[in-house]
Amino acid sequence: MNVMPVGASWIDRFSGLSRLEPRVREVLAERATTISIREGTIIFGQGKRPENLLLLLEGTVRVQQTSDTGREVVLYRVNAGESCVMTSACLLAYEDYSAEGIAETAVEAVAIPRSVFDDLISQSESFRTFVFSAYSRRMTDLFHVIEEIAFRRVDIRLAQRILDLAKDDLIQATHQQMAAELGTAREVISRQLAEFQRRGWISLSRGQIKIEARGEIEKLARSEH
Amino acid sequence: MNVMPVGASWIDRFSGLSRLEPRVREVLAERATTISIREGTIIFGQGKRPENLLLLLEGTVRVQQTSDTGREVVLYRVNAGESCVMTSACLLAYEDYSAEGIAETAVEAVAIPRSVFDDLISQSESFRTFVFSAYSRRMTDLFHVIEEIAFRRVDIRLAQRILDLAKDDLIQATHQQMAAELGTAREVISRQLAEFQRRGWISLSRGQIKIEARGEIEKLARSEH
DNA sequence: TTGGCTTATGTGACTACATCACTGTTAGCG
DNA sequence: CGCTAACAGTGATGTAGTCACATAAGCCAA
Repeated sequence: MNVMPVGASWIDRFSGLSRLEPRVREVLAERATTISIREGTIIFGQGKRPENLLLLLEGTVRVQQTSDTGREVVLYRVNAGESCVMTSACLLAYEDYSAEGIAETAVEAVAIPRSVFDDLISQSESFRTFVFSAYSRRMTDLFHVIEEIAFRRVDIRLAQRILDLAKDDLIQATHQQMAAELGTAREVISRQLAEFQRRGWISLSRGQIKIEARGEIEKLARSEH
Repeated sequence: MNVMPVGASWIDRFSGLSRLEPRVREVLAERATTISIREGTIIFGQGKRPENLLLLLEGTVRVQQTSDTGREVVLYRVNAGESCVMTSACLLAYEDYSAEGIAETAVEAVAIPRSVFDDLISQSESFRTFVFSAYSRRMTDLFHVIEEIAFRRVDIRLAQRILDLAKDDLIQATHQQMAAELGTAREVISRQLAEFQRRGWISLSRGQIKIEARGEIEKLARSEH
């Protein structure tokens, strides 16, 4: 993780921080550093405690859970402009939890060390709001995950996820990875994708999914039940 | 909600607050009030924002999610000695979320108004730790819920829940309510309970479940897969 | 006490999803 | 070029969720 000092400008990339007190901005600009994280790096999880709160400038972090039986579910993603509050939870953690955060792409982030985090929390009302809002948001994300897994059909969820993950109508992912996105089994995904392909909505090849009829997929994704 | 002033003694009931700075203890003792909440009261949810952070002295709060299709899942319970951080998330909330908190029994709680909460967070390191630990703990709870719903069999989860909920080997709950505990359908629970009864593990009557062979239920609850 | 109402529970038939145990296929590499 | 992983397809079977009802149990009021 390559470390270098940082100017103040990045603060403006976080909507929640824009109203930060000038005094506090200075502290942040001075004491935080930007770091680069390589794709695939495990940021937290498996007892690996981070020493910093991360604010993402570039890239995405995938937060997922691996059960003891080896199955995985993707919980949410942290995108540029958002903070990775799970790491801040770690900073003061109640206990080890089973989730892990992985740099899904190369990541540029501002790292706020624990001591600075603590100072900011105590000194800045708007920083507090920023942090608590981030928590609140992640909790909401988890509620959605629970609702989806418990109550929604996998074909609908798969359609949604295909739309979410596609870049230029293309997804680079194995069926196994798609299964982890939804917390289901690989075979289930293989069969669903085969059905989508049969309908002409997508075309499949090893390790990738290409959207052929976005409209149809959107129609399914929007459908209720 | 009956309101009255409170002495300092309740602070000792919260392990996370025991090391609170004396100065902060005073603030808390002075500015917080205890409230009584009747069984069944909706504490937060459905746009109902609480104005206070609650620390439970007595009773339990059930936090659950109701999907738009009317199905429910119990997410976790807040017990005496714990804080209801969802309400504090509300205090500074990012957005409305779909979860709601219900007083499952009569509840006695210390209510910390938003302004006091803010002061405490900014002034007390140990109060911060208390709050963030509570958040962290709830997140962990949600991870468990996700893991269970996604990967564990319902018979095993039902066995666990029966043991959790039983008081003197008795549960007062309808099959519908048990289904909500696990986020599944009423029929599924009816059939599973019928099977447990057939095996002589429980006996059923309208609105209640009586444990007859705790050992057997524990054996199932502990089993892996 | 007897209907009549509401809520709770039982049940069969069917669909969806998960699991198991495989087979076949493709890409990469020595 | 042939081997080896990793990836993908598939049938059989078990578990869970859905739908459409039938029954039953408690409760109140006539």
